[in-house]
Amino acid sequence: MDTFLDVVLPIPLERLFTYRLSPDEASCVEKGMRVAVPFGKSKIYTAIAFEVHQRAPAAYEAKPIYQILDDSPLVTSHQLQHWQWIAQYYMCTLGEVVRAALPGAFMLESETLVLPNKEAQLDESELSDDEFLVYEALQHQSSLKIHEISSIVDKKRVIRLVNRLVQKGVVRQKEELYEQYKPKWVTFVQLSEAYKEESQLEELIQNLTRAPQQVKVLLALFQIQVETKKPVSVKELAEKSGASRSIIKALVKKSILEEYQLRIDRVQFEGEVVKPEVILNNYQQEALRRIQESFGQEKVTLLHGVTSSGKTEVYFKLIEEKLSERKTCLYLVPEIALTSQLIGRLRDHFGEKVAVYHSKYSIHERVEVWNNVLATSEKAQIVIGARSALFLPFSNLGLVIVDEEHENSYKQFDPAPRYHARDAGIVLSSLHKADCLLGSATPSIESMENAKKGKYGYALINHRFGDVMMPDINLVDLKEATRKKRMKGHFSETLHDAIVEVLSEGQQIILFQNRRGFAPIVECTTCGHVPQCPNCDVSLTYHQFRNQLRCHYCGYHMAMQLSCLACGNSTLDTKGFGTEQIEKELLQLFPEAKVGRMDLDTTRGKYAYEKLITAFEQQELDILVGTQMVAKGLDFRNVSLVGIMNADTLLNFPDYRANERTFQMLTQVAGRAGRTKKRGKVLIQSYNPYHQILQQVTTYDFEKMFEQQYYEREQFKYPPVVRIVKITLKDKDFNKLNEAAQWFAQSLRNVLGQTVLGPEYPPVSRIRRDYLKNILVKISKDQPLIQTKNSIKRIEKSFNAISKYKSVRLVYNVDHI
DNA sequence: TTGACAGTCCGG
DNA sequence: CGGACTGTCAAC
Repeated sequence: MDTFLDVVLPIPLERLFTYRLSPDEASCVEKGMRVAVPFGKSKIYTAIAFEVHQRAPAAYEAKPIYQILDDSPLVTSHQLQHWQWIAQYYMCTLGEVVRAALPGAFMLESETLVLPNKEAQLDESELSDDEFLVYEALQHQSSLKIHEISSIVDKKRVIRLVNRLVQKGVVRQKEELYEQYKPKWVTFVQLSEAYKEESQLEELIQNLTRAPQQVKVLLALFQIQVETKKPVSVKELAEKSGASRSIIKALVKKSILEEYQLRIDRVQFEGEVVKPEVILNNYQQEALRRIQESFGQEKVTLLHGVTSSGKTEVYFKLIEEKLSERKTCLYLVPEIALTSQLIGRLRDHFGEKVAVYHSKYSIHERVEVWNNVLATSEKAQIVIGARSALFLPFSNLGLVIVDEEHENSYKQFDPAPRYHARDAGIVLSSLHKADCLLGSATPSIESMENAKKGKYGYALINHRFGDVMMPDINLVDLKEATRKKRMKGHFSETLHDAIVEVLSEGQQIILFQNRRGFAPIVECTTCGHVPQCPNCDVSLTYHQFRNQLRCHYCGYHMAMQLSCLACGNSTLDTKGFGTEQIEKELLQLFPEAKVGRMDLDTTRGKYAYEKLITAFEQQELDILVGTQMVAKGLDFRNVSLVGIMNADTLLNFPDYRANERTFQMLTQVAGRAGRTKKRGKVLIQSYNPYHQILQQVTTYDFEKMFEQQYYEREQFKYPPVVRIVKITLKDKDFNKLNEAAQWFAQSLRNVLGQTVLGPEYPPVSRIRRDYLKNILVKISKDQPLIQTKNSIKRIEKSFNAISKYKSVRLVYNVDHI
C-alpha cells in the first residue's frame, strides 16, 4: 500500500497538499516534522508534515517529497491545534499562521542558481546585449543567483532572459536549498593526553624555554582551568594570555594542545542570580490570594492594579509557584515594553531559566529559543516575549501572563494572521490546561466586562506600592490660554512654569505628543495648496531633521520645498505639530535643559531604544519628548512632571475605541510621574477640557469610564456587545472597487441582514496606490460565529467567480480594534 | 505566494 | 516586431 503525506505549505492557500512517500520515508515521517517539497514548476518549499495516510489522491498524481528535514517533530500537536484555531477564528489559512509562527531560519527555500554550460559551443554574435552580459559574468563566477543577474542587467524581470539562455545552451539551472540556521560552534583547547602527567609537563616546559610566548599561553591555560573548571575557548585563552592566536595554533600544531568544538547558544545568560526575595505588601498578597482562588476554579483572571501598584511582583510569585511544580510559564508583553529593565529584573530573580523571544532578535537567536523550549530545557522555563512568543513549542505550560492586557499592539495588523495575542493566549492556556492571568492598570472594556459577568476572576490593587500617592492630574484649557495670549509655542503658561520649577529641582519631565515628525501638514498661505502623497490619500508630514516631506503610510518622501509647488510663492507654513517640533521649541524655551526624543524615527536601530531609556534613567536627559512609546511600562524614578501636549488628537480619532484608548493612554502616561515619595504632577493640555473622558482621567474614575463606554457600545452595537469582522477591499481602480464593494456588501446583507455596515471609505482611503473600502459585519453574541464566517467565505467564493472583480483583494480582520 | 502563459501596450 | 508589463490561473 502506498503512503501519502498531507503537508501545510507556508503560503496563503486554504488546502493541504498531498505528496507521495517512499516506504523508507513513510517509516520516519511524523506529524510536525519539516519536509522539503517541490511545489509548482521549479520551487522547493519547506512544509510541515500534517498527516500520513494511505488515501491516494484521485484527481492527480502526487509528487514525491524532496527531503525530510528533521528527525523528530519541530512542531508539537498542541501547536498545530492552536494554529488551526487561529486560522479558523481569524479567517486566514493555516499556511499563513505557519509562516508567522516558525522562525524564518527554519524555512528553507530554494534559490535558482544559474551555472555556465561548459560544453556549449556558441557563437557570441547570437547573444543579445543582456545575454552577453550574463554570459560574460559567468566566465568569472561559478554561479549566479537570479537577483544577481537582475542587478547585472539592471532589469526587474529576468526569468525570460534566463530561459532564453538555457535554450541557447549557454547556461544551465540548478535549485539549491539553503539551511539558514547555522549552529554556532566555538573552538576550545585542552592539553593533549600525552602531557597530562606531571613529569611530562615539566619536561615540556623545560623544552619550551626558547618559546616564552608559548609558555605564557600554557600558564594562562592552567590558570583559567583552576579558576573556572570549565572548557577554555581559544578566544578566552588568547585574551587571558595576551598572546596572539597564531601562538595557540603553533601549540596545536606541535600536538601540545588539542582543539575541539562545542555547540554554543548565541543567547547566553551571564551574571549572578541575585534572587532578592519578593515581598508582597498586604494589597498584593490579597490580590495573589484572589488570583489563586480563581485559578482554582479554572478561570482566566484579570489583575487590575493601578500604575506602579506592583503587579510584576505578583507575577513573580505566581511564576515561582509554577516553577516549583515543574511547569513552564509564558509572559507576554507588548513589543514596546520589552525593555532591558524588565528582562533584567526577571534574570536577577530567575537567572538563566529566562528566555526572551521577540522580533528584534536575529533569526539564529530565535531558532535557539525555539529549540530550548521544544526540549523543555532548563534555559527556557520562563519565556518572556512579544506576541509571536505564543507560537513557541510549549509542553507542560502552567501559566500564561498577558501583561498590559489592554494594549492594542497585541493585535497584529498587517500581514495575516491578524490575531489578538491576548485572546490567542487565553486559548493557548486552555489547550494546555494552564492558568491565565491578564494584567493591566486600565483594563480593556471587554476584559472588564468578562470580569464583571463572572466569566473571569478579578483581583484589584488600588494602592501604589509603598503607598506613594497617585499623581495629581490637572487640565489646562488651551482655548482660554490662546485667547489670553498665554502660550509659548505649544506650551501653555501653566505647563511652561511647571517645567521651570521641576527643572530647578533637578527632577525629570516626560512630554507626550502622539504624532511624530515636525508638522503633519505643510500649507501654502497664498493658494492653500498642501503637498499630498502621490500614492496615498494623506498630506505629507514635514520632518525637519531630514528636511523632508514624508508619507507615514507608504514611506514616500521628497525634499522639503522652498516654494509652493502649485503657485510658486515661498509662503509655506506648517499646521499641527509633532514630537520634532516640541523638541525644537524646548531647546529654545529651555536652552539649559538636555532634551531627548523617543519616537519611531529615533528608535530605528536595534539598541537605539535602550540607549535612550538608559540615558534618561541615568539622568543624562532632563526632558523626554515622545509618542505613545513613553507611555509603556517604563519605570523612571525621578520623573515628577508629565505633560500631555494635546489630548484632543487622541479624542478625535475616528473610531469607536477613541475614548477608551484616550483614557488608557493618558492614565498610563500619567502613571510615569511620581513613582517615589514625592507626589507627581500631570498636566493635560486640551481645547476641550470638559470632555467627560478627560474628567474621568483626572479623577481616576475607571468605573465611570467603563460604565459610560459600555453603555455607548450597547447603544451603537460595538464590541464587546457584538463581535465585528471588518472586510477591506482594495483595488487600484476606483470605480471597480466601488462596484465590487457594493456587490459584496449587498450579498452579505442578503444573507446576514441589517448587521452589515458599509461599504465606507476609511479615513485614509488610498494607500500605496490602492483605493480602500471597508465593510463591517456585526455578529451578535447569540449568533453562531462559525456559521457566519462560513457564510462570508461562501460569498467570497461567488465574488471571486466574477471575472471583473478578479483584481480586487480582500482582507478580513476579525475583532478589529 | 510563485511562476507560466496569454494578452496588451508601446516605440520604432 | 520584440520587449515590457499586466492579468489570470494552477500548484499536490
